[in-house]
Order: sequence, then structure tokens, then C-alpha cells
Amino acid sequence: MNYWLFKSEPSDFSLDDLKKSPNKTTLWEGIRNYQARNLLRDKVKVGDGVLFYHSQCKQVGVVGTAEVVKSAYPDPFQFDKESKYFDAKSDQSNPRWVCVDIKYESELANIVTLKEIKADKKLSEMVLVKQGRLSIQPVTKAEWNHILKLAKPK
DNA sequence: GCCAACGTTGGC
DNA sequence: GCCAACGTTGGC
Repeated sequence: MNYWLFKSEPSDFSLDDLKKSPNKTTLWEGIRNYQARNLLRDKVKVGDGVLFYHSQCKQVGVVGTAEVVKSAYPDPFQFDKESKYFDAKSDQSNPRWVCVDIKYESELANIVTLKEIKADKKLSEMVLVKQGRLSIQPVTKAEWNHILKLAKPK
């Protein structure tokens, strides 16, 4: 079992939106970055843990957790001309982009902000700190545990 | 295969 | 809205 951090802009799709989704589950679509795609396709498996991260908002940080409930399958939006995720270069028989399904698990008692993460020595090796822009990131078990500890009520 | 130009992400 | 960091594109 592996751990991940998934980024989302709350104005686009927040943890709350996930909670309100049918069966508290959604497809994680619209990944259009090869590094993130490769992780989704090859490494993200059913049962893996996901840190749900809010970017580009007032309170940037980890806000909750989710669980992977379906591993990689072709992202349907790449073939949808109406979608902003449409990709004319993707071939039906050999789709370029994949998505997974994730299910809401928990909301953290305290948001673990990017500021806190950057200030914490135990989290200094996180991809989030070293390579800010990647939207799907691996997280170690130690990092996962530490973040959940920071999120507990004080 | 190099690299300049351009586009996107995301914190602030 | 700015801008740094990084990714992608396309001419050569």
C-alpha cells in the first residue's frame, strides 16, 4: 500500500465537493502532466491513501484524506470535445491520459498548511517542498503519519 | 537532440 | 495580478 498527495483547487473541486459526491466517490480526471500520469497509471492502486490538498486558495494545505477505490483507466474527458480536458492528439485505441476513482475518507480536525509543512524538518523531503508544481505526488508512510499527527486537535 | 519561445502552475 | 519554476512545443 502506498500514499499520495492529490492537489485540487477548492474553487474547482474541494474536499466538501468530494464528500457530497454520489457514494462520496469521484473520478480524478484532468491530469495532463506526464509525470503525474505515469504515477497514476503505474503506481496508484486500490486501497492506497490520499492526502487531499487545497491549492490556490486562502488556506493552502492538506485538508483531508481519501482512498483509491479504482485504479487507472482512460480519462473519458480526453475524448470529449466539449471538455476543457479534451486532447485531440489522444488516440481512442491508445489513450494518452488516465484517471482513478477516489472516495472521501476524513476531514482533518486542523488543516496542515503548506507553511507548517515547509517549517517541519520531518517533512523537508516531501515532493511538495522540493517540487511544488506536481499535482500527484508520492508520500512516504512516515510523512503520512506525521501529517495526520499534526492535524489532530490541539 | 538542442534550445528558444511560450504556456501553466501555484504561492504570495 | 505578479512572477519564479518548470513543462511542452516546434524549428533547425
